[in-house]
Amino acid sequence: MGLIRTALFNWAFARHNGGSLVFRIEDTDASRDSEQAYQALLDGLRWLGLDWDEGPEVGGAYGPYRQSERGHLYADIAKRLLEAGELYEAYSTPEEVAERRRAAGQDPQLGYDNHDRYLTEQQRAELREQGRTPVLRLRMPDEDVTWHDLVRGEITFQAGTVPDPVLVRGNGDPLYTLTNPVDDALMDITHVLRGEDLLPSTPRQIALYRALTRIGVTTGRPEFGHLPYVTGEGNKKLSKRDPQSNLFHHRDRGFIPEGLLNYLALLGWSIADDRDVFTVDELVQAFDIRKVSANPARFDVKKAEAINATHLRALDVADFTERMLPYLIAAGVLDPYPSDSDLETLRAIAPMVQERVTVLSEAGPLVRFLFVDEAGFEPEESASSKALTSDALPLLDAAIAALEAMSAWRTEEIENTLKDALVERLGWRPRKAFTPIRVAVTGRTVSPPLFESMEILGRERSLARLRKARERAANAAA
RNA sequence: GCUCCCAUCGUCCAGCGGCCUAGGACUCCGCCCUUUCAAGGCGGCAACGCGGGUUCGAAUCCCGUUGGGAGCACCA
Repeated sequence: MGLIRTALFNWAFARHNGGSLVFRIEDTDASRDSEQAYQALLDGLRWLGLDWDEGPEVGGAYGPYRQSERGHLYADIAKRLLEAGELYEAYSTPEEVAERRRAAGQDPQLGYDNHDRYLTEQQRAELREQGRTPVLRLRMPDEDVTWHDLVRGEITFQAGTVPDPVLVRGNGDPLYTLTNPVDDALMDITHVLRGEDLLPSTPRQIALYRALTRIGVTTGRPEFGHLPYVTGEGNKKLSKRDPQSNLFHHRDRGFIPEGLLNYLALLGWSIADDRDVFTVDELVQAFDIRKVSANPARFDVKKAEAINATHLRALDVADFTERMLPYLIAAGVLDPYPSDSDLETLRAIAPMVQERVTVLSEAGPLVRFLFVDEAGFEPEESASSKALTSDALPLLDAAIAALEAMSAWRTEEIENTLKDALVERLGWRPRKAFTPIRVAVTGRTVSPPLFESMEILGRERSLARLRKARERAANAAA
């Protein structure tokens, strides 16, 4: 979810500023994992309706390049950096580094000690003769590294706290530490909005940009903005490389893109202090990266649903009906190819469903009673055991008699007839009187409005269900 | 351990020195409306982690502290 939100903010930023937009998941190994993560990201963005301008080949930005011309380009740039003294050959093994740290009474976790910076040509030759192949490390600057982060303001890493990073492996393979800034430079990336986990690697990237600038590969560097995490329950990071599992889980529950987008944007950003429902256009219109909060935000399903619900209600009914359809099919309420009459029924009930659901998957249980065939209809046990008792017998009798005598089967008449028969004549409180009727007709204690439901269900089916319920109540009495 | 980030109701956001006896939203709880459930309306519970400064005045600035998080590979 964090990845998706990062993508959303990138998108909103680019659209707001009229710039072009590139998403990258970076992986020099082009592993299956990264390919899947990348595909999942793109699929998610497509579903959300977020477009982008261009992107690297599927499979990560760097894997393919290594085997192609781009690989030579990295090698060439590395060579030039080496010749300029920005990089140096380092022969120390991790074991040797740790050993030196320990010998100096330091914590080995401090990492590389920049030891090979000071090797003489003579020493290097000797190490080479031992058959060692050097990695290439970047010489970090001796002064503090400071930048103005788009979301966090000024951030400073003290000189000497970031060890010289490896940019090229012993076997000549370029590492992410090299390829990322080089690609940004070559793609003319102006703004980098990414997760805060990349924050600690920013100083060395900035150092590299400076070196690249000095050797004339690029001028300047992008602006950085490090977005906070989205957490789940507890305070742990939510879904690292797998946006799909979460995003599509929410989609399957019946979030609509408008709702999820709105909620996600709200996580760490607000459009105004008195409003939290807005459209995607409004988001783009108002988006300001500098107003994004630096605190980690917890994904609150309840609030997400509430936002989704208001977007659901804002849909026009035809649109809502169409979007609800796949969920009803998935729930087995409707056939994959519903009949015209079923569709007509659905259109009739849709407005009442629309203001009752927070996610689309809730629609199924609400409308199921309209689509089951009569023989298969059976009220839910939990509802009927409470409502269809012997007490309900006189009520059901009166209702059936009154409804049978009715001429026009319309909501208003049904309401008047039942009120007259049950409330006026039998003296039941409305609240009590209509529960058994509701359970008899819809099978549940919670349903769309009763009289409308009965009209849509039709006279015969409604009466048949009431008679069936009466039987049950009679049995309960016996 | 080292470095860096973060710190306002349970949650998200507002607040960028006086408008704050801290505002909105979600959740929760009442009440109204009501044939159920919703929706809608009204109301309520609930927070500036702590300690020092700076200032006439601090939620807002500074320092410290505590707490949380992340990163520390010849991964990305």
